[in-house]
Amino acid sequence: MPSPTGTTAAPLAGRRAQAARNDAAILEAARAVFLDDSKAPIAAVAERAGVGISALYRRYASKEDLLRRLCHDGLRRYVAEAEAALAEPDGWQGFAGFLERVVDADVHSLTVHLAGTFTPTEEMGRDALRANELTTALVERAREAGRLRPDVVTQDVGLLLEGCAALRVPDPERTRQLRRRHLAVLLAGLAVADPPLPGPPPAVGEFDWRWRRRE
Amino acid sequence: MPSPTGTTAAPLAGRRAQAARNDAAILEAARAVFLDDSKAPIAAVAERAGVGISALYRRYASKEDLLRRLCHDGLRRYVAEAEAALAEPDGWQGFAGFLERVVDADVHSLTVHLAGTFTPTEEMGRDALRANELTTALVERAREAGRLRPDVVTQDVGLLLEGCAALRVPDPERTRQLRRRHLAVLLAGLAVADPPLPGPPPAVGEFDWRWRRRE
DNA sequence: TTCGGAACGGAATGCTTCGTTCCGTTCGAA
DNA sequence: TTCGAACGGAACGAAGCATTCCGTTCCGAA
Repeated sequence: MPSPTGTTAAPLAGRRAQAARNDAAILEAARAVFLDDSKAPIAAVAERAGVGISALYRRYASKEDLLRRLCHDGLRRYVAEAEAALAEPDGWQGFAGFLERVVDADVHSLTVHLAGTFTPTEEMGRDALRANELTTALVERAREAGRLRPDVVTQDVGLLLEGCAALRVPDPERTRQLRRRHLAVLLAGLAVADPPLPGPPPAVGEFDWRWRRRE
Repeated sequence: MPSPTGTTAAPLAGRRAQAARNDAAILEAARAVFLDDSKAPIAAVAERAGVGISALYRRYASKEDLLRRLCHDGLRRYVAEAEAALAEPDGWQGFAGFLERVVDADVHSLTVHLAGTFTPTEEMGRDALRANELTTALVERAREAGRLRPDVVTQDVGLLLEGCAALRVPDPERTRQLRRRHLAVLLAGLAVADPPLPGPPPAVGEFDWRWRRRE
């Protein structure tokens, strides 16, 4: 006997499936709308999703609830990207690639810009803490790889993401390109050298053979 | 016989002087308020200036008028700083110093962020054009000085300023510091090398003496 | 000293924008 | 055939804000 929900697994079916599709449509529309304007009216989300307002309120008790959900999703995305980046063998590549992906997905607009418009849950607090720890780990790994300026700290990543997120033109794809360009300049400024000097760096005592006693 | 205005040149005098002081107070308050929030209510400006709303409307026909004035002032500041920077003998120093001053003064928030909220005057259009030309000149001089990446274009300056202007914390002075830090990273990324290699760069034919025929 | 009016403070007005609620309708599932 | 989950969208009420209006103050000229 099937459960009340999920009875029809087929992609197109009756009311239940339509509702499930609306779930996704609303979330996607909300993401797009609030990414474009963090204090857009809720009606804009409904319109973009192609549904009525009540379809929205059936799922979220209030606008604040919806924003909380979006922000938390963004936070989880950040954490996931950071974890994936830590799995990258090269510390600098992991760091740079992480930033590119986070900037591309505009995670910053979903998290920092939305936070403050609602009271966060405890779980969000924990995830934010974890995000911070992961960022620190990424920075340290990049530094240990010898490619990151030693005076860069975890919080600098926040500044950098804020700066990229601020860049915006009407066309989303062009926005992404411009942010990538800006990020490239920032990464160049963050790196001690790009590309790095090839080969292992000179070691102590590597050149004093000249002064060694010959036998 | 003195003209109706300007009768009393003394700093502290009657109603006329008070009005003159209000002129300045209102402009300063407006700058501070709209710098903090580009769509703050006009009442906030009046309150910050310590005057009533009517004192404001006596001077500006509408909110739009006030914003236009602020934006134009910012634009003029930009042009003035650019002209001063072009007088600097070192092209790179002129470029970098210009950016630091413009970022410190938060000129970007006064111009780009306010533009679009009103219809600009013709003079503003001319000044904006001039600002663009001056920026191009600054970029070219920095490039000719051999310190700027050759693939940097005029519009990159806008991106850069936008990124810096986005950085903001409650304390204005701390905001300035953080922006300076961010700008330093950007400048490092913009520079081909910092500090530049000392001495004149190697010239062609400078090393082929080894292969010259000895006489 | 007198008096016109420049300058002002701030309440009142009218409008727009929004979040949220409410009600009538639709149509899949049993 | 019937029930109710899922909707669409108008209606409501609160809030924010630019602008206007009116009564008051007090400088400055006569």
